[in-house]
Amino acid sequence: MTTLNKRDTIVSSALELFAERGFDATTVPMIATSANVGAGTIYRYFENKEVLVNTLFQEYVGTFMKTIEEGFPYHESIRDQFHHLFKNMILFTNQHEHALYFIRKHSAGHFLDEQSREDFTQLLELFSTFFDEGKEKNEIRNLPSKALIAILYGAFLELQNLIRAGELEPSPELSSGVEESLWDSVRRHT
Amino acid sequence: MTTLNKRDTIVSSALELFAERGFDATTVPMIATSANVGAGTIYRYFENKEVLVNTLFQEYVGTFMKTIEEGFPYHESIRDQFHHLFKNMILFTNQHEHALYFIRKHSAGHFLDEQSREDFTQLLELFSTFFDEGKEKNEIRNLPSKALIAILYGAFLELQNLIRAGELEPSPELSSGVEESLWDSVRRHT
DNA sequence: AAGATAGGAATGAATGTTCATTCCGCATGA
DNA sequence: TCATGCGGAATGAACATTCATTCCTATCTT
Repeated sequence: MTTLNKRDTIVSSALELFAERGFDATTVPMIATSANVGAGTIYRYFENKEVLVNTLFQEYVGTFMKTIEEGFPYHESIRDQFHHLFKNMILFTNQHEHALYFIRKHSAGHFLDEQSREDFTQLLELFSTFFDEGKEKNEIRNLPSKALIAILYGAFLELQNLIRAGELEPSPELSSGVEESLWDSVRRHT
Repeated sequence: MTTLNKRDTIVSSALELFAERGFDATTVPMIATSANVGAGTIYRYFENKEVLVNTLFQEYVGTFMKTIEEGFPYHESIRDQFHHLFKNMILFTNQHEHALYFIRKHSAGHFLDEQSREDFTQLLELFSTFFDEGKEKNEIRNLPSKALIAILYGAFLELQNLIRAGELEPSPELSSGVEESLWDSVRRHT
């Protein structure tokens, strides 16, 4: 591990614990131990546990959105856009092993503040826009975009979870197989 | 509500609260209030909070399995078997609004006992068997069964969640559209 | 039939535990 | 020596669980 400063150590430990056990089952002393800092130190960087989880949430939702928007092929075919989406979802999970799972597990949390909820909505809208355009072009199945997002997002994250748990080995074949499967689930069949 | 006995009132209140907020964020007094009983009464029926959640978990996983196995068309086509699966997943969620979501949210919980984990594994095996047979017959996509389950289960539950949250109106068209989408995600395309 | 009594069921205030948060003394470096 | 960053014991609040007490209902007794 390239020596991180304390804040980043805390963030990274908290992310993993929150992803694994959830916000409510993760205690501040637990985070402190895992990050090799005193419990009090966490409060030098974050006002309280809720601020910590909201900061994490916003940071990672933001990074995820950037990862997806980066180089998005707006003018290519819907299929190519889908490929970009899928590829970058995988890229993001490779760079931040626990982040997507953390986001899903907490995206309806009772502790999320206004900003976090707004950020999450924006993320969903990004996908919505893609599906709406695809439906207009008759390349995407005629289902509510919310439903299409749920299918894509739900399936992808459940898979991610399996991989995180070590129950499924990641491989290029698996990736492309899953991409095909998910594309078939959202595309319009002729 | 056909007057329930106290145990059932407690079970039903706990189910809803656990599904909504999760085990760790749900307090026993909360359950008591929602069930209109004294906090102590809960302990007349369940040894403690963990026993309560494990009882719930096993009860609903068992009912879910029965719902799926009931009248399963072992000798019909894979497509018909899939239809049965899907139809009964919907049936189950209609009969037990919060149950599937509760199961998903808690299926990796740190408080689950051996029995609960075993029951859940059995449930997954039921789906596994179906997919394995379908692959043998070349009707199901060549992906690990675990992955196919994740896709089906993840997508279905994310949708269910949307409906529970009132963000999507259930309707026969939606159901059949989703069934088609999910079938396309797991079937082998020629 | 009315009153008395027993015993199981239910209650919620009291208890001990666990947690988030604070606070004060220590260490490091300028 | 002073200032800054840290640690972890101390604190108070919230929680799960217990238990002394009350309530209810069914069965007796007269």
